[in-house]
Amino acid sequence: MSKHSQSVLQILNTHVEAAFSALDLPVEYGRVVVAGKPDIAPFQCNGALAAAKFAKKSPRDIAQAVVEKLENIADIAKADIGGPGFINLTPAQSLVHTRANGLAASETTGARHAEVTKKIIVDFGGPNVAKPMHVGHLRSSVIGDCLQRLLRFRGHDVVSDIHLGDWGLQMGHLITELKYEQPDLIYFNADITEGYPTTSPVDIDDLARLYPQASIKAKEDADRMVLSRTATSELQAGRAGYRALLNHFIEVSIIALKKDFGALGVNFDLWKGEAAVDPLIAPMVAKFKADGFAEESEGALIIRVAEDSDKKELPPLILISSAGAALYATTDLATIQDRRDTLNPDTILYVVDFGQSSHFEQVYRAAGKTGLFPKKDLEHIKFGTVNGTDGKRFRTRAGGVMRLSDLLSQAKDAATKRLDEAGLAADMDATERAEIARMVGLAAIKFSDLQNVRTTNYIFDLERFTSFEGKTGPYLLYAAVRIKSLLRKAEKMGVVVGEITPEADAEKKLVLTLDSFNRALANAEEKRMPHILCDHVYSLAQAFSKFYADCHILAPETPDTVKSSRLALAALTLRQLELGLDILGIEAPERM
RNA sequence: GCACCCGUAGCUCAGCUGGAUAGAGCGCUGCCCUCCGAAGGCAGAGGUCGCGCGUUCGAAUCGCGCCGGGUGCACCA
Repeated sequence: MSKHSQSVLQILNTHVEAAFSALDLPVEYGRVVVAGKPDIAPFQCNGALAAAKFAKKSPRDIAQAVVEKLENIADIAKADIGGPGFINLTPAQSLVHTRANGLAASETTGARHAEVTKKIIVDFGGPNVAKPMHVGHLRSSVIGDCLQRLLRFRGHDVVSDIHLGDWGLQMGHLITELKYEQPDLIYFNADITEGYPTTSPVDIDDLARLYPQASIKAKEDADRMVLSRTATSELQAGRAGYRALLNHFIEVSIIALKKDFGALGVNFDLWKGEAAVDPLIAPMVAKFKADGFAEESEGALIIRVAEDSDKKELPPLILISSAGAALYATTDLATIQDRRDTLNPDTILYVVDFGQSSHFEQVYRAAGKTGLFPKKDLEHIKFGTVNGTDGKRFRTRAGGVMRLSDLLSQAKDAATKRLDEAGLAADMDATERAEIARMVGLAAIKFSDLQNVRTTNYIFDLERFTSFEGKTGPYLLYAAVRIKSLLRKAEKMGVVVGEITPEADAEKKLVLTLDSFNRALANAEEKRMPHILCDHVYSLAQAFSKFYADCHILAPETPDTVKSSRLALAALTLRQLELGLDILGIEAPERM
């Protein structure tokens, strides 16, 4: 990597490591980090404290020696010692200056590809065919979408798959419940095996009604459950009428889901489901048996996945139920095989709530044990449950489940209200206003979800979703739109961008914030944590707001070269802001 | 019962491969639009980092034990 494309932190890091090395201290002690106390200096190195024991010297003596080594380095304006031996580092003005213009010259505002790029599948652990999308689907959609965007941006070859839930007991529920309502449909006549209608006998609302009906009945009535189980097995065995129904169910579901995901701005490369791997199941199971991995137990066919090191023995993975049906884990294994053979990925990510941790542990162990796929390359990207304001989990059967589409329209309404209150978008026609309200509402929802640490539970609070002040999506859009407005004004005034010469404190801080973009991206990728990117984008907007308040850009008293410099800084900020938002899956309007 | 996750300001949350006076946002108090968009900026009040013990020069961060909450624990997905 050329010095030109290195961040200020990397350059300081190189110097400090060299200083440690020159003093015969291990280079890892020379690591430079963003300072915890930015009032003193933007960067610091804590290695002198850690190296004290190693070198059998006092931390301050080591820090003093390091600081002396750094004295004549042009990139460092100041290196001094604080507290018990912290080395505080202030980069040279020239370094910040050079880096600012380097960032401005960069297509990606300083972001780089990952050092090693891979082929990665992102599995969204998709919604079930039987159920409409509700708030519970928000997280996997929004987090999964952010990850696919982030990984692509980092140079990986990503294939996203919705992985529809279209194969288990739920299909048996739907079939039997439909039969109960409309017994005369041709699909239920076992003597007929072809010539089914091309149009579906049900729509998505029917499915949304039939499934809970059947599910409730089956829970209370064992005989009713047997009907669903039997239908499931018959479907899987290939009963033609049921297969035809399945295809209808999938078709109407996909149409509805495409609408919901379209509204969310989430796209998938593949719309495959569990049903798609049905033909692979029998041979796969046969092979597991032949290889001695699968065994009979209590009437079911299982793979034992317990390990000696387990603190708590993990139950076996059930491949084929005692009723003869393939289960969730079975289709997941078959899907891994399918992906391995058709896409040959390095890694598969499963964006699914943490409640299914042990299921995935079972599947991953089975995949590793049977030689299907290396366990270490299967990652469960778990996220917390969606809770109500009472802290209890949002449950389907609790009643009053909010549909995703309702949530989106409520967010849009709230955004419209806010636009009115703030007197924004007053001069626009109804169409443009509606479009802006849509973007603002969506930004509010997505950002409030993504900014949480993925793995913790999530409190679903509509008030919070639609609050547009502080650390929110709309604040970020506001920051972006304000810059766009500024650029338009500058163009009218004939001010053009020029070399960036950061002078004011707010300008330097903005440059250093811009410079941390690549670190945030790399860190977010490594941890698969979107909130790290959220934090960066928010810090950027904050740093810009401060700069905007402190440094007048187009004011008459601002000298022309300063105007051009600040305008360039604003333009650079906008590019990075929009890039960051885009990776989060958030779209900014031109004005609002 | 066992396993995993969580417990940080009134509220919602960052920080957790140990490092200085623990940070944001909301809410609260007070300032700032004759100055590029105030959904903004500035300042302030507000914290035994669940509790205890231990490791360490140094612990919100690591270890152990409690307490409190969530989730899961063989044929649903």
